[in-house]
Amino acid sequence: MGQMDGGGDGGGYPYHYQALLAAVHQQTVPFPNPFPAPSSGTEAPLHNHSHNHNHNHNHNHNHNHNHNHNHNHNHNHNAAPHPHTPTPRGFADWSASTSAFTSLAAHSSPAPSNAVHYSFSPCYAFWAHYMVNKNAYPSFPAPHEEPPHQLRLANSHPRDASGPASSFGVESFNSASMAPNICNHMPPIEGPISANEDKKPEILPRVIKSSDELETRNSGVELHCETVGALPESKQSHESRATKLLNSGEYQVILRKELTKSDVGNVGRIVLPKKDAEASLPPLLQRDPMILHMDDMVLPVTWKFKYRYWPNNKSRMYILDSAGEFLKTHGLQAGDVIIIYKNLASGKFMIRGEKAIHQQTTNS
DNA sequence: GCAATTGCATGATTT
DNA sequence: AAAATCATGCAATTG
Repeated sequence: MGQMDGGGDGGGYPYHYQALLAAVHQQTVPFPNPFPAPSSGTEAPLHNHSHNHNHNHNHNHNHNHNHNHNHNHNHNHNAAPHPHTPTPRGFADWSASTSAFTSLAAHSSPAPSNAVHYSFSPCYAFWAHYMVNKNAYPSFPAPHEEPPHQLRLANSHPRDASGPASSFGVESFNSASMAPNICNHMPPIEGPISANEDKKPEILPRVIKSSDELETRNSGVELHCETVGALPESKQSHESRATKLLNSGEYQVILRKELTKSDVGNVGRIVLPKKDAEASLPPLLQRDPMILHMDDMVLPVTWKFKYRYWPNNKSRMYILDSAGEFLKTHGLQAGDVIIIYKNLASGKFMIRGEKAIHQQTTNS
Protein backbone atom coordinates (compact mmCIF):
# COMPACT_ATOMS: atom_id res chain seq x y z
CA MET A 1 0.00 0.00 0.00
CA GLY A 2 1.24 3.31 0.85
CA GLN A 3 4.78 3.20 1.71
CA MET A 4 7.00 2.65 -1.13
CA ASP A 5 9.93 1.15 0.33
CA GLY A 6 12.34 -0.53 -1.83
CA GLY A 7 11.60 1.11 -4.94
CA GLY A 8 14.40 2.32 -6.80
CA ASP A 9 16.13 4.39 -4.39
CA GLY A 10 18.35 4.65 -7.23
CA GLY A 11 20.33 7.56 -6.19
CA GLY A 12 21.48 5.83 -3.16
CA TYR A 13 20.01 6.73 -0.01
CA PRO A 14 18.97 10.13 0.46
CA TYR A 15 20.29 10.09 3.87
CA HIS A 16 23.65 10.05 5.26
CA TYR A 17 23.32 6.87 7.10
CA GLN A 18 26.53 5.60 5.81
CA ALA A 19 28.22 8.74 6.82
CA LEU A 20 26.58 8.64 10.14
CA LEU A 21 27.48 5.08 10.57
CA ALA A 22 31.03 5.88 9.79
CA ALA A 23 30.98 8.85 12.03
CA VAL A 24 29.51 6.91 14.83
CA HIS A 25 32.22 4.44 14.57
CA GLN A 26 34.68 7.18 14.81
CA GLN A 27 32.94 8.86 17.60
CA THR A 28 32.73 11.95 15.59
CA VAL A 29 29.11 12.19 16.13
CA PRO A 30 28.20 14.24 19.04
CA PHE A 31 25.32 13.00 20.93
CA PRO A 32 22.59 14.96 19.36
CA ASN A 33 23.04 13.69 15.95
CA PRO A 34 24.37 16.01 13.41
CA PHE A 35 21.58 15.85 11.02
CA PRO A 36 20.20 19.11 10.05
CA ALA A 37 16.85 18.09 9.83
CA PRO A 38 13.59 19.39 9.53
CA SER A 39 11.17 17.06 10.77
CA SER A 40 8.14 17.85 12.59
CA GLY A 41 7.93 17.18 16.18
CA THR A 42 5.39 14.51 16.22
CA GLU A 43 5.87 11.65 14.05
CA ALA A 44 3.67 9.51 16.04
CA PRO A 45 2.58 7.26 13.33
CA LEU A 46 0.10 5.64 15.41
CA HIS A 47 -3.09 6.38 16.76
CA ASN A 48 -3.18 3.40 18.77
CA HIS A 49 -0.51 3.50 21.34
CA SER A 50 -1.99 1.10 23.64
CA HIS A 51 1.25 -0.05 24.82
CA ASN A 52 0.31 -2.01 27.78
CA HIS A 53 -1.79 -5.01 27.97
CA ASN A 54 -3.89 -4.30 25.13
CA HIS A 55 -4.84 -6.58 22.44
CA ASN A 56 -3.27 -4.67 19.77
CA HIS A 57 -4.34 -7.03 17.17
CA ASN A 58 -7.88 -6.11 17.07
CA HIS A 59 -7.27 -3.62 14.40
CA ASN A 60 -9.31 -4.20 11.39
CA HIS A 61 -7.09 -5.39 8.72
CA ASN A 62 -8.08 -2.60 6.59
CA HIS A 63 -5.21 -0.36 6.11
CA ASN A 64 -6.66 2.37 8.10
CA HIS A 65 -4.24 5.03 7.33
CA ASN A 66 -6.03 7.61 9.19
CA HIS A 67 -2.94 9.05 10.64
CA ASN A 68 -1.17 11.32 8.36
CA HIS A 69 2.39 10.53 7.95
CA ASN A 70 3.56 13.79 9.09
CA HIS A 71 6.99 12.86 9.95
CA ASN A 72 9.69 14.04 7.80
CA HIS A 73 9.16 14.71 4.28
CA ASN A 74 11.30 12.09 2.86
CA HIS A 75 9.34 9.12 3.63
CA ASN A 76 10.06 7.38 0.50
CA HIS A 77 12.00 4.75 2.24
CA ASN A 78 12.27 3.15 5.37
CA ALA A 79 14.55 5.85 6.23
CA ALA A 80 13.80 9.10 7.73
CA PRO A 81 16.27 10.82 9.81
CA HIS A 82 14.85 12.51 12.70
CA PRO A 83 17.50 14.77 13.63
CA HIS A 84 16.64 16.40 16.60
CA THR A 85 13.16 15.60 16.96
CA PRO A 86 12.59 15.43 20.57
CA THR A 87 10.19 12.70 20.06
CA PRO A 88 8.83 13.56 23.34
CA ARG A 89 6.10 11.13 23.70
CA GLY A 90 3.50 9.55 21.70
CA PHE A 91 5.83 7.79 19.49
CA ALA A 92 8.15 7.11 22.27
CA ASP A 93 5.53 5.43 24.22
CA TRP A 94 4.87 2.56 22.09
CA SER A 95 7.68 2.44 19.73
CA ALA A 96 11.17 1.62 20.40
CA SER A 97 12.21 5.11 19.84
CA THR A 98 12.83 5.65 23.42
CA SER A 99 16.34 5.03 24.17
CA ALA A 100 16.45 1.47 24.99
CA PHE A 101 19.57 2.15 26.81
CA THR A 102 18.06 4.74 28.89
CA SER A 103 15.75 2.26 30.30
CA LEU A 104 18.45 -0.20 30.28
CA ALA A 105 20.56 1.86 32.52
CA ALA A 106 17.71 3.15 34.48
CA HIS A 107 16.54 -0.20 35.51
CA SER A 108 19.48 -1.28 37.39
CA SER A 109 18.52 -4.77 37.89
CA PRO A 110 20.73 -7.73 37.69
CA ALA A 111 20.75 -9.05 34.25
CA PRO A 112 19.05 -12.35 34.12
CA SER A 113 20.94 -15.27 32.96
CA ASN A 114 19.55 -14.96 29.58
CA ALA A 115 20.06 -11.31 29.30
CA VAL A 116 22.48 -9.71 27.01
CA HIS A 117 25.56 -8.40 28.50
CA TYR A 118 27.14 -5.47 26.98
CA SER A 119 30.53 -4.20 27.05
CA PHE A 120 30.53 -0.77 25.73
CA SER A 121 33.26 1.31 24.48
CA PRO A 122 33.98 4.59 26.11
CA CYS A 123 32.10 6.51 23.58
CA TYR A 124 29.20 4.31 23.99
CA ALA A 125 29.34 4.55 27.68
CA PHE A 126 29.40 8.23 27.35
CA TRP A 127 26.41 8.18 25.21
CA ALA A 128 24.60 5.97 27.58
CA HIS A 129 25.60 8.12 30.42
CA TYR A 130 24.31 11.09 28.70
CA MET A 131 21.08 9.42 28.17
CA VAL A 132 20.81 8.22 31.65
CA ASN A 133 21.30 11.60 33.05
CA LYS A 134 19.18 13.16 30.52
CA ASN A 135 16.61 10.73 31.50
CA ALA A 136 13.79 12.32 29.76
CA TYR A 137 12.04 9.24 28.72
CA PRO A 138 9.56 8.20 31.24
CA SER A 139 7.79 5.89 29.03
CA PHE A 140 8.20 2.35 30.02
CA PRO A 141 5.24 0.36 29.02
CA ALA A 142 5.85 -2.39 31.37
CA PRO A 143 8.37 -3.25 33.93
CA HIS A 144 8.94 -6.75 33.05
CA GLU A 145 7.14 -8.51 30.41
CA GLU A 146 7.81 -11.84 29.04
CA PRO A 147 7.48 -12.58 25.45
CA PRO A 148 4.68 -14.85 24.56
CA HIS A 149 6.54 -18.00 24.22
CA GLN A 150 5.07 -20.92 22.57
CA LEU A 151 2.60 -19.30 20.38
CA ARG A 152 0.14 -21.47 18.71
CA LEU A 153 0.70 -20.70 15.16
CA ALA A 154 -1.98 -22.87 13.76
CA ASN A 155 -4.17 -19.84 13.85
CA SER A 156 -6.19 -21.74 16.29
CA HIS A 157 -6.61 -18.78 18.51
CA PRO A 158 -7.68 -16.03 16.28
CA ARG A 159 -8.22 -13.71 19.07
CA ASP A 160 -6.32 -14.00 22.16
CA ALA A 161 -4.15 -11.30 23.42
CA SER A 162 -2.07 -13.86 25.05
CA GLY A 163 0.96 -11.79 24.58
CA PRO A 164 1.04 -8.64 26.50
CA ALA A 165 4.46 -8.01 25.28
CA SER A 166 3.09 -8.01 21.86
CA SER A 167 2.09 -4.49 22.29
CA PHE A 168 5.47 -3.13 22.80
CA GLY A 169 7.05 -1.40 19.98
CA VAL A 170 4.53 -2.91 17.81
CA GLU A 171 1.92 -1.52 15.72
CA SER A 172 -0.56 -2.82 13.38
CA PHE A 173 0.07 -2.15 9.84
CA ASN A 174 -1.48 0.95 8.65
CA SER A 175 0.42 2.14 5.75
CA ALA A 176 2.47 4.54 7.70
CA SER A 177 5.63 5.41 6.03
CA MET A 178 8.19 3.00 7.12
CA ALA A 179 10.63 5.69 7.63
CA PRO A 180 12.87 5.11 10.54
CA ASN A 181 13.43 7.92 12.80
CA ILE A 182 16.78 8.98 13.70
CA CYS A 183 16.45 9.48 17.31
CA ASN A 184 18.89 11.60 19.04
CA HIS A 185 18.50 9.40 21.93
CA MET A 186 19.64 6.37 20.21
CA PRO A 187 22.98 5.35 21.40
CA PRO A 188 25.37 4.33 18.80
CA ILE A 189 27.65 1.50 19.28
CA GLU A 190 30.93 1.40 17.73
CA GLY A 191 32.54 -1.46 16.07
CA PRO A 192 31.30 -4.91 15.55
CA ILE A 193 29.53 -6.45 18.35
CA SER A 194 29.30 -10.04 18.78
CA ALA A 195 26.31 -11.73 20.03
CA ASN A 196 26.40 -15.25 21.03
CA GLU A 197 23.65 -17.30 22.27
CA ASP A 198 22.56 -20.82 22.24
CA LYS A 199 22.13 -20.94 18.57
CA LYS A 200 24.91 -21.43 16.23
CA PRO A 201 27.64 -18.99 16.87
CA GLU A 202 29.77 -20.41 14.22
CA ILE A 203 28.69 -17.87 11.80
CA LEU A 204 29.62 -15.10 14.07
CA PRO A 205 32.86 -13.38 14.13
CA ARG A 206 33.44 -14.67 17.51
CA VAL A 207 34.59 -11.65 19.26
CA ILE A 208 35.93 -11.46 22.66
CA LYS A 209 33.69 -12.61 25.37
CA SER A 210 34.23 -12.81 28.98
CA SER A 211 34.07 -16.27 30.23
CA ASP A 212 32.30 -15.31 33.35
CA GLU A 213 29.46 -13.93 31.43
CA LEU A 214 29.42 -16.82 29.15
CA GLU A 215 28.50 -18.93 32.00
CA THR A 216 25.23 -17.26 32.00
CA ARG A 217 24.03 -20.38 30.50
CA ASN A 218 21.31 -20.45 28.06
CA SER A 219 21.05 -17.59 25.73
CA GLY A 220 23.40 -15.53 27.73
CA VAL A 221 24.69 -13.08 25.29
CA GLU A 222 27.41 -10.69 25.59
CA LEU A 223 28.03 -7.81 23.41
CA HIS A 224 31.23 -6.17 22.85
CA CYS A 225 31.45 -2.98 21.19
CA GLU A 226 35.10 -2.92 20.80
CA THR A 227 36.26 -3.13 17.35
CA VAL A 228 37.46 -6.59 17.33
CA GLY A 229 40.68 -5.88 15.70
CA ALA A 230 40.90 -2.28 16.55
CA LEU A 231 40.99 -2.12 20.26
CA PRO A 232 41.32 -5.52 21.68
CA GLU A 233 42.73 -4.66 24.98
CA SER A 234 41.03 -1.47 25.77
CA LYS A 235 38.02 -3.40 26.71
CA GLN A 236 39.01 -4.11 30.18
CA SER A 237 39.58 -0.55 31.02
CA HIS A 238 36.18 0.71 30.30
CA GLU A 239 34.44 -2.50 30.70
CA SER A 240 34.08 -2.05 34.35
CA ARG A 241 32.17 1.11 34.24
CA ALA A 242 30.42 0.87 30.98
CA THR A 243 29.53 -2.67 31.56
CA LYS A 244 28.34 -1.98 34.96
CA LEU A 245 26.30 0.87 33.77
CA LEU A 246 24.73 -0.96 30.98
CA ASN A 247 24.64 -4.44 32.16
CA SER A 248 21.82 -3.40 34.29
CA GLY A 249 19.65 -3.49 31.29
CA GLU A 250 18.21 -6.59 29.96
CA TYR A 251 18.64 -6.96 26.32
CA GLN A 252 18.10 -10.36 25.12
CA VAL A 253 18.90 -11.70 21.77
CA ILE A 254 15.65 -12.96 20.54
CA LEU A 255 16.51 -13.70 17.02
CA ARG A 256 19.41 -14.03 14.74
CA LYS A 257 19.48 -14.70 11.11
CA GLU A 258 22.24 -15.18 8.68
CA LEU A 259 21.14 -13.34 5.67
CA THR A 260 20.67 -15.16 2.46
CA LYS A 261 20.74 -13.83 -1.01
CA SER A 262 17.03 -13.55 -1.09
CA ASP A 263 17.06 -11.71 2.19
CA VAL A 264 19.31 -9.07 0.83
CA GLY A 265 17.65 -9.05 -2.51
CA ASN A 266 15.90 -6.13 -3.94
CA VAL A 267 12.67 -6.76 -2.22
CA GLY A 268 13.94 -5.91 1.19
CA ARG A 269 12.32 -8.65 3.06
CA ILE A 270 13.97 -11.04 5.34
CA VAL A 271 12.74 -14.46 6.18
CA LEU A 272 12.90 -14.92 9.88
CA PRO A 273 13.43 -18.14 11.68
CA LYS A 274 10.03 -19.36 12.58
CA LYS A 275 10.99 -20.63 15.92
CA ASP A 276 12.49 -17.42 17.10
CA ALA A 277 9.88 -15.28 15.53
CA GLU A 278 7.11 -17.09 17.26
CA ALA A 279 8.94 -17.27 20.48
CA SER A 280 9.93 -13.70 20.85
CA LEU A 281 8.31 -11.45 18.39
CA PRO A 282 4.78 -10.30 18.81
CA PRO A 283 2.31 -12.91 17.79
CA LEU A 284 0.76 -12.41 14.45
CA LEU A 285 -2.71 -13.48 15.02
CA GLN A 286 -3.99 -12.21 11.80
CA ARG A 287 -2.61 -11.80 8.41
CA ASP A 288 -2.22 -8.18 9.04
CA PRO A 289 1.30 -7.05 8.94
CA MET A 290 2.53 -5.55 12.10
CA ILE A 291 4.88 -2.68 12.24
CA LEU A 292 7.78 -3.39 14.46
CA HIS A 293 9.87 -0.55 15.59
CA MET A 294 13.39 -1.43 16.20
CA ASP A 295 16.12 0.81 17.33
CA ASP A 296 19.22 0.48 15.39
CA MET A 297 21.90 -0.61 17.70
CA VAL A 298 24.49 1.38 15.94
CA LEU A 299 22.75 4.30 14.46
CA PRO A 300 20.45 6.66 16.20
CA VAL A 301 17.66 5.44 14.09
CA THR A 302 14.52 3.55 14.69
CA TRP A 303 13.52 1.33 11.89
CA LYS A 304 10.05 0.35 11.14
CA PHE A 305 9.67 -3.04 9.69
CA LYS A 306 6.64 -4.79 8.54
CA TYR A 307 6.42 -8.06 10.28
CA ARG A 308 4.17 -10.59 8.71
CA TYR A 309 3.86 -14.17 7.85
CA TRP A 310 2.96 -16.28 4.93
CA PRO A 311 1.13 -19.47 5.20
CA ASN A 312 3.45 -22.14 4.09
CA ASN A 313 2.45 -25.68 3.81
CA LYS A 314 0.98 -26.39 7.14
CA SER A 315 3.09 -23.84 8.78
CA ARG A 316 4.11 -20.28 8.42
CA MET A 317 7.00 -18.31 7.21
CA TYR A 318 7.76 -15.17 9.04
CA ILE A 319 8.87 -12.17 7.14
CA LEU A 320 10.44 -8.95 8.12
CA ASP A 321 9.56 -6.61 5.38
CA SER A 322 10.62 -3.17 4.46
CA ALA A 323 14.09 -3.97 5.48
CA GLY A 324 15.70 -2.73 2.34
CA GLU A 325 16.89 0.49 3.74
CA PHE A 326 18.20 -1.09 6.84
CA LEU A 327 20.09 -3.63 4.85
CA LYS A 328 21.56 -1.09 2.56
CA THR A 329 22.43 1.30 5.25
CA HIS A 330 24.48 -1.29 6.95
CA GLY A 331 25.71 -2.72 3.74
CA LEU A 332 24.53 -6.11 4.68
CA GLN A 333 24.99 -8.89 2.28
CA ALA A 334 24.37 -12.55 2.14
CA GLY A 335 26.30 -14.16 4.88
CA ASP A 336 26.01 -11.25 7.20
CA VAL A 337 23.83 -11.52 10.20
CA ILE A 338 21.06 -9.54 11.70
CA ILE A 339 20.37 -9.80 15.35
CA ILE A 340 17.27 -8.64 17.04
CA TYR A 341 17.27 -7.85 20.69
CA LYS A 342 14.51 -7.15 23.00
CA ASN A 343 14.65 -5.12 26.08
CA LEU A 344 12.99 -7.18 28.67
CA ALA A 345 12.10 -4.16 30.67
CA SER A 346 10.65 -1.95 28.05
CA GLY A 347 9.82 -4.54 25.51
CA LYS A 348 11.48 -2.52 22.88
CA PHE A 349 13.30 -4.09 20.08
CA MET A 350 16.67 -3.31 18.80
CA ILE A 351 18.32 -4.58 15.73
CA ARG A 352 21.72 -4.59 14.31
CA GLY A 353 23.44 -6.10 11.41
CA GLU A 354 26.72 -7.72 11.70
CA LYS A 355 28.94 -8.10 8.78
CA ALA A 356 30.56 -11.40 8.40
CA ILE A 357 34.16 -11.14 9.36
CA HIS A 358 35.50 -12.05 6.04
CA GLN A 359 32.73 -11.37 3.79
CA GLN A 360 34.10 -12.00 0.46
CA THR A 361 31.99 -14.54 -1.20
CA THR A 362 28.58 -13.22 -1.96
CA ASN A 363 29.36 -13.07 -5.59
CA SER A 364 31.91 -15.02 -7.38
C1' DG B 1 0.88 -2.64 -19.35
C1' DC B 2 4.89 -1.68 -16.40
C1' DA B 3 6.99 -1.42 -12.01
C1' DA B 4 6.63 -2.21 -7.33
C1' DT B 5 4.82 -5.17 -3.89
C1' DT B 6 2.75 -8.86 -1.77
C1' DG B 7 1.33 -13.68 -1.54
C1' DC B 8 2.20 -18.30 -2.43
C1' DA B 9 4.17 -22.65 -4.11
C1' DT B 10 7.81 -25.66 -4.47
C1' DG B 11 12.27 -27.58 -4.24
C1' DA B 12 16.21 -27.89 -1.17
C1' DT B 13 17.93 -28.59 3.44
C1' DT B 14 17.86 -29.60 7.93
C1' DT B 15 16.03 -31.80 11.94
C1' DA C 1 12.39 -41.65 6.08
C1' DA C 2 9.27 -38.22 7.26
C1' DA C 3 8.35 -33.81 8.78
C1' DA C 4 9.53 -29.23 9.40
C1' DT C 5 11.97 -25.15 7.78
C1' DC C 6 13.54 -22.22 4.81
C1' DA C 7 15.36 -20.12 0.25
C1' DT C 8 13.74 -18.54 -3.76
C1' DG C 9 11.16 -17.95 -7.95
C1' DC C 10 7.09 -16.55 -9.74
C1' DA C 11 2.20 -15.47 -9.85
C1' DA C 12 -1.07 -12.15 -8.23
C1' DT C 13 -2.01 -7.53 -6.83
C1' DT C 14 -1.74 -2.87 -6.61
C1' DG C 15 -0.51 1.78 -8.11
